[in-house]
Amino acid sequence: MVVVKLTAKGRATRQRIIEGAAAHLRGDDAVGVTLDDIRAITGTSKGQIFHYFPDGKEGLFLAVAQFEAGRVLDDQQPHLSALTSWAAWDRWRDSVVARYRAQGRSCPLGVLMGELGSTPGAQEVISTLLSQWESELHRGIVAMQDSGQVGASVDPARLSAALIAGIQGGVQVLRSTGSVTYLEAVLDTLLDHLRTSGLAGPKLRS
Amino acid sequence: MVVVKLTAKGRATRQRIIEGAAAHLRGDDAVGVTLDDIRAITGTSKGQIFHYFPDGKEGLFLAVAQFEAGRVLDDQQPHLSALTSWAAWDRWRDSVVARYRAQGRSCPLGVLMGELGSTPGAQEVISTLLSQWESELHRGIVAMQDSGQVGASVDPARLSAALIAGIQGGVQVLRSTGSVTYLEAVLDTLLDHLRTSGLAGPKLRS
DNA sequence: ACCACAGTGGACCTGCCAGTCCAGAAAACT
DNA sequence: AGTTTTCTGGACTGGCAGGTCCACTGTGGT
Repeated sequence: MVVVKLTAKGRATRQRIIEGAAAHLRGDDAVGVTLDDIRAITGTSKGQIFHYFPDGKEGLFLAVAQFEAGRVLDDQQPHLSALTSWAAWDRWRDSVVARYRAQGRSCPLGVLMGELGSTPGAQEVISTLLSQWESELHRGIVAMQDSGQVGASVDPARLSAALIAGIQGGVQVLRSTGSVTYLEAVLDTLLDHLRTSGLAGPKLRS
Repeated sequence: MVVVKLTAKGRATRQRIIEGAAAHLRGDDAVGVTLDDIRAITGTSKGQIFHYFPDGKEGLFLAVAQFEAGRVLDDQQPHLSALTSWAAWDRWRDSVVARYRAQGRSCPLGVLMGELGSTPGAQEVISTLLSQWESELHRGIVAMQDSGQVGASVDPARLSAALIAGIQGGVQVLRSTGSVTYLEAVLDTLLDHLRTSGLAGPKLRS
């Protein structure tokens, strides 16, 4: 990560490039974006792009990925950080579904991952996002247990991991099939599990 | 889909190209594969590639995607088509986890999707795979209900959809983080739900 | 034997796209 | 004001990769 000296104007331009690229990534013809596309969209020049992102395409895309990763969690606020009641969980669930329903088949981070391929930094951005996300859910589950609304037999780590995987999969299926029902199905089933598990009597076993 | 006349030798070569490409896709440096890579790996020439795949890269990759999609379901047999006991479900679960644990971070179909981008055919291959997969699981759940091992209150459509989403997500998280625990968590949680839901007494509601 | 057509090899072409370079405008600092 | 640094524009390059072409070699049919 090379540090570049920036004035206020410079910072603004840099941000314009990132957000312009991100906006384009949200569009339909996002696969195979070129630096020239971004240059045209953001009204900049090659010189500027390489001035602000000395590592070129990879550096720029990484910055965009970080920007988008931030949005993912922001879009779930304020629900995500206050999962202390069933109503809150429902609102959170709805906000997730609404966000991805609106996003539809296009998935900025997905495209970015495809574009960045196997660069080390890209996977790190996703890993960080997922682990933050998971820990918020984990905290929510524990809070519900503390207040007695969820039974102690629920494993918060396992369920939060399951939720993360479920959401990721729901979104990916949405990308392939255009249907949000998978995302809803997995979320509702897991939340149903959270509601019922550990409260009923001894489980029946086969 | 242009039909090309093929002799036995021709068919063998065509297949060699597909399987060679598929093998390479399973490797680590699979992102950004070029036709020259495939040419080198399979010991063929540009002429042959375009002879057997007149639509070029896209046609070839589509054929590889179909080939790989077939493997996905095959690898789960014979368990997938006989989900009539808890033992069978467990074996299926284990085969899925084992398959993706072995696959690790590399995911041929994932790379293919990134490479093919937004071509209509690619999404169709995935859609078809997912819907076949889902209908097998659906059948399995219904079978368990018919034999009284699963309660009638379980919605087979919703749970099979949830399983599909969960697996997809588990695999994707595996690609990003290298950890299979997410896949295991979501599978186990959903199967746990299948086991317990609808057998216990009336659910407690908040 | 022949002929038509499938199979094979590889040289070649062409467009694209990341990345370079430099010159000039604008700002910041003294 | 002067100078140093940042900001901006755009022409240019170099290589890569998808795709074309054509000559040559097998192979199967009659």
